[in-house]
Amino acid sequence: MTVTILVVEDEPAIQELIALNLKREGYMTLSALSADNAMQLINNVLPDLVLLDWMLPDTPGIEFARRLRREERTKAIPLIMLTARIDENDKIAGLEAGADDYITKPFSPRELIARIKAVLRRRLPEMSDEVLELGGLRLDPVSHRVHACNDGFSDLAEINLGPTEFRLLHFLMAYKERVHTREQLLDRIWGDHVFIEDRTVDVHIRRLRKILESVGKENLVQTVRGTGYRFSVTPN
Amino acid sequence: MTVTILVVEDEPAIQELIALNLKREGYMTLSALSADNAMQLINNVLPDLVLLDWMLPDTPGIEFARRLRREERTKAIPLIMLTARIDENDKIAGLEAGADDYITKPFSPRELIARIKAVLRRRLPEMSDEVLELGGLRLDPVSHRVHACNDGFSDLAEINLGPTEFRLLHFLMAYKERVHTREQLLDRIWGDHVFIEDRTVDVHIRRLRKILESVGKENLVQTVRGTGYRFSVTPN
DNA sequence: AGTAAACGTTACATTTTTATGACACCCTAT
DNA sequence: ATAGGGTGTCATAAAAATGTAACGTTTACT
Repeated sequence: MTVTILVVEDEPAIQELIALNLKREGYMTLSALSADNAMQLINNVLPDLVLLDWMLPDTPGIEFARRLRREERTKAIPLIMLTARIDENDKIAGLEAGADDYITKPFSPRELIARIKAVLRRRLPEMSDEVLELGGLRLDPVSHRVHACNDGFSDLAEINLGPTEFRLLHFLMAYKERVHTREQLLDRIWGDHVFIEDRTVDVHIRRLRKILESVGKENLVQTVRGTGYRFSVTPN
Repeated sequence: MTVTILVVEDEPAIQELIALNLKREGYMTLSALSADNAMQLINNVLPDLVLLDWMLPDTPGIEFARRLRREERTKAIPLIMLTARIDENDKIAGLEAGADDYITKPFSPRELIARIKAVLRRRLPEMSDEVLELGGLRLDPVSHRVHACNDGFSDLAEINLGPTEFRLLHFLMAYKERVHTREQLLDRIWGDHVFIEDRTVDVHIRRLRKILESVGKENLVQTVRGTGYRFSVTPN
């Protein structure tokens, strides 16, 4: 899945450098040179993660972070702060303002990438490109493939899913053993504020189940009556 | 593919020594005794990698590194810094400026070569001159040739590819079993920020497939609907 | 048991995404 | 100049995926 990262950094050179390194890793990037700039951008495209320079010209980084956290639409976005100071107070203030992690400048590209991956793994598991193995299924986001390890070891049947079914399964597996309402699924799999019927989720669940049944994997996608759906390893 | 390495080093003796070692490994070398000198050279020939001395007479190495990173044409070039100091701060500053690696003097030719290869492998696997053998194909970047080893050993049919198809296949094979979006392919095969339609990728994929089919190699280049393309040995 | 709400299933029209062939342009070597 | 291969773009065909509505089943509760 393509992760979009917003970089809020006023120094063009560093901005470029960061963007370059992110692209090399396969992330999409959005660039903002100021907090205001960033806010405008966010109105159009909702990024999956924000890299925020602590020291910005107009608004201090922390102020921007607070604003992000205040609004419903943006308050769940993972946030990593970039700071030149090693001041313990700043670190605390940053984390208090809702930062998921922080990096002190100067930092190496490798460290940057490592921290981003760590935050994604924690906050947005469905975007972290990790292979998921659960309930006899093996989903690899990188090669975009799903296999069924039929109760043991021998045959690994390949499972062919359509784009939406793939994302759906990916999401459900990433957040296993949790119920998701149809609305939540629409929001997070289809995207922000799509105008789609709730019942459509049922249909895609059906399609997913059908394919899973065809390789003998039943009861993995479970209905929670009155609420929604859940991926679970225990039968029901 | 011949890798061209630019060596920016003011001391002629070391310059010579490095160039000699690189040549022995089969790299092409460009020499610059100063940053200005290097900039001029780069205007004519774009190197695939830059070896940069930290202490230069006119411009400090780090300044040159920043300049490299700032310009569109040069910002993706892998960069290795040579430094005499063992100061950790320098190391960090260098990495921040976009260096991929650094070597502290004095260093052995072997270490130098090893680091260059490591950086190339990481940054430009499709340039690392390694022969790739996958799915009954044998691609040799050095001789710029592709052969089809038809399911065994006997006949090695030579495959004739156009430049773009060759690079495309090379890239796909270098990153096998991974899905690539059309954008990623454009970025890494055509070059950063080229103004080319996404759909053009389809056409080149088509041309590549056509040629592969003609030697009985089908299903190696696979479509991942909704995402992009993938080179894979397993049928699909 | 009866009933309404929630969920499952199917069919289908539409939209979206890819595949493919044709074509014009641009180099390069003759 | 000119032939020829290589490229990018476009139009159109073909395939696949998607959202909805309609109808069948199950479930919870009276």
